[in-house]
Amino acid sequence: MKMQKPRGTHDFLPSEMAKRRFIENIMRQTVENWGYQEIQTPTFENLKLFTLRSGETIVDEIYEFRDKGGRALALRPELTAPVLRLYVEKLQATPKPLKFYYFGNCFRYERPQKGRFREFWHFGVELIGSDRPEADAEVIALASSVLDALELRGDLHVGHLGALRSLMRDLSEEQKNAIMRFIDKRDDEGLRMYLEEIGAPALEESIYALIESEDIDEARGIVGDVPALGHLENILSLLSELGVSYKIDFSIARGLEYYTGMVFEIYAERLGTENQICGGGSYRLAHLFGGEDIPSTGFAFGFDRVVMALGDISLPPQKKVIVVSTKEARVEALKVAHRLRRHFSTNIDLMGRGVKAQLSHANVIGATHAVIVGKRELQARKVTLRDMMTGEQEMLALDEVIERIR
RNA sequence: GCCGGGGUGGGGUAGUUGGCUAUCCUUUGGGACUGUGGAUCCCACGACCCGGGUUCAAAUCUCGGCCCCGGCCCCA
Repeated sequence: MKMQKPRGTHDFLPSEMAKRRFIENIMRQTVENWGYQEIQTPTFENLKLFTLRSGETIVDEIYEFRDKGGRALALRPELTAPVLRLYVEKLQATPKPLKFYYFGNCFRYERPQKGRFREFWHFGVELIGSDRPEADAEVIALASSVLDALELRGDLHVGHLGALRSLMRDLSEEQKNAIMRFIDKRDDEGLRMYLEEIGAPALEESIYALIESEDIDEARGIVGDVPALGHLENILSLLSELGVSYKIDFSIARGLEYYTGMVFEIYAERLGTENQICGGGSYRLAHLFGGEDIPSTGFAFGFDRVVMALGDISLPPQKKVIVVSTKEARVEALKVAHRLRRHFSTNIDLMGRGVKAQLSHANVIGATHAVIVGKRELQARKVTLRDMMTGEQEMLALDEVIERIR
C-alpha cells in the first residue's frame, strides 16, 4: 500500500516553496523594519499552557500526547501563549516594550476545508509592555503595512471589547462571555432567547445599536463616554494620520476571554468561508502563566491563507547555470562548476549524458546559461558561454563568464 | 461531529446492463543523434485508494474504512 501524508497536511514542491519563501521574506522584512525581532519557541509545549485559558472546548482540537516520561504535551495550536510563556520564563526583567515576531507551524485537529488545515503556518507579532493607544495603533498599522508590502488588499475591521462589556456591566462574567459568543457567531435568534432567559431583554436593542454603530460618537450615545471609547478614538485617529483605512466594528467578539481591549480582524477577498487572514488585539496573559500582569498587543496572519489570497504571483527571475561537458572534459567541468557555485545556482550532469542530451536537459530545467567545456575549451584554457534564451555563444575565460552572467 | 461530490500509471483521462493483454495524451528514462537545446519517430518503465462481501468472473455491484474537494459546526 502506498503511504499517504496525514490528513489536512501539505507537501510543498519547489515552485510552491519559492513562492512561500518570497512572501515570507516580504513579511519578515516589513516587521523587522518596524523594529520587531524574531523569536522561536518549541513545536510542542506542556498541554497545560493551552488549557489554562478560556474554553475547555479548545482541547478537543489540540493534538495532545504523552511522552515516554508520562508528560502531557501538545503540538502548539497557536503562538501567542508560547511567546507569553517565554516572556514570563525569561524576560520579565528586560526593558519594555518588547517587540517580537514569529513564523511557525501550528496544529489543530479540525475538519479540513478550503483555507483550513491541520498543520498551518502563523506569522505574527507580539508587543509586550504597553497598553497605550500608540502601541495598539502600531500593531494595527503594522498589519496593514504587511498587506501593503505584499500588495494584497484587505478589509480591516477594528473594535473594542470594552464598549460591549460596559453595556453589560451589571451581568456576570459568565453571562457576558455567553453573549459575546452569540455576537461573534452572528446568532441573532440565540442571543434574543438568551437575553430573555437571563431577564435582560432590554439589552438586545442597545447591543444591536452598538454593533451597528459606524463611529465613536454614535457609540457614545449608546454606552456613554466610557474610557474604552476614548482609547479606541485615540487609536483610530493615529491610524487615520498614518493613512490606514479601517471600519469600526463593535461586533468583533473573538470568543476569547483573555482579549481585554482593542480587537481587529482583516478579511481578504476570494477565499470563501475562511476569509479571515489576520486577527489581533490587546490582551493580558502573563499573569495566567505565573508572571506579573502586563499588557500586550499582537496579531497573527494565517500564512497559508495569505498565500492563497495572493494567487499566482510572478517571482523575480533567478539565474540558473548548467555546466555541459564532453567525456574528456568531465573533471575540468567539475572544477568549473565548483567555481561558478560561488556565485550562481549551478548544475552539472549526473546522468552520464552526451552533450546534446545535457543541453536538452538544460532546456527542460529552465537554465538561463550553459557553460560548455570540451576538448576545444581545454586546449584554449577557456570555456564556452551559451545564452539559453538567445542561443548565442562565445568562448571566454571563466572570470569573464562570471561577469557576463552576473 | 454532520451533509454533498469524488478517488484508474507522476499529471490528465477512456472504460461501469460485471467478461479478451485496461484506452489515449502527457511526463520520465533510453535510442535514432559520441560537440550544441526546444521538433519528429521508435522503444521502455509506470495505475484500477484499502479491506470484506456477492459471483465462474469485480475498475465496474455491495458494505466498511482511508484520503481529496466544497459546505455546516467550530475557529485560541
